[in-house]
Amino acid sequence: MCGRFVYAAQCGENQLAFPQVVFPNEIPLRYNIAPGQDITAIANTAEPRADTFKWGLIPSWAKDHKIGNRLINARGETLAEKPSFRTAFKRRRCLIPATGFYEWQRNPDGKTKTPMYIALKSGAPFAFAGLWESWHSPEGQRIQSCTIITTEPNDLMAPIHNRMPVILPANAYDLWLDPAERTDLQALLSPYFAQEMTAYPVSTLVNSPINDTPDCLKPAKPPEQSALF
DNA sequence: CCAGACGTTGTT
DNA sequence: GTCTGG
DNA sequence: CCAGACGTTGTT
DNA sequence: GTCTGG
Repeated sequence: MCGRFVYAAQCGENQLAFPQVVFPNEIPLRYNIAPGQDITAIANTAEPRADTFKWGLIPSWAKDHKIGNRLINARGETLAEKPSFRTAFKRRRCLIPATGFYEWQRNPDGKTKTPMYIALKSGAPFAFAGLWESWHSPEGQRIQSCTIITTEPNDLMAPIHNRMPVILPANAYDLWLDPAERTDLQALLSPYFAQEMTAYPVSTLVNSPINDTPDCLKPAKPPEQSALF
């Protein structure tokens, strides 16, 4: 799955990576983005424009916004059928700019976990495939929210975790952002090219979302292997 | 007809 | 909102 | 994803 | 254990 990510691009790099998108502001630099927080996404509106969305999709029919806490990911394999996602899959897709993400890999002891940082070898920004919604609270307040789509792991991710977020290749952005209703996009939701990605362990500093600093990206020593043989 | 679910992950 | 189950 | 809370009453 | 909050 994907429960934490990073956006720490160089100034101007986002416009280079997403030339067709309007950025009213630079995307804030973040080193430890957690579910429930406001993130920047590009919705498939007539003019693709970076905007703010709460991470954790709140379906339009929800009575309570808290359901979004559990819908931070959506399985790509079943999007078209799930009541919470199928309409958004047809009509409300988005790109979520990132420069990396974290996954917690279970250690050989079977109990503890080591956080891993995963990014492109190029270090360039990329985009998660996402869905967005606009929810109206009973009090009349509007909340825009979004979710990150997941798929099976590629060869790099398989040892780390049994799911990974969908990273779209740049040549798929226009198709994913087509404002038209469409149902032919499932093929885009596949694992990204493993040979273009890299992964390394980081410290447990990243465990707490309070820590949102460049230190989160520092390589850490891998966990001790079991001496029992 | 109305009531109730609607999701992912990980863990057991 | 829309589908399933009772 | 992980961290942290998880409760009531009465008093200030 | 399970839910909420970040």
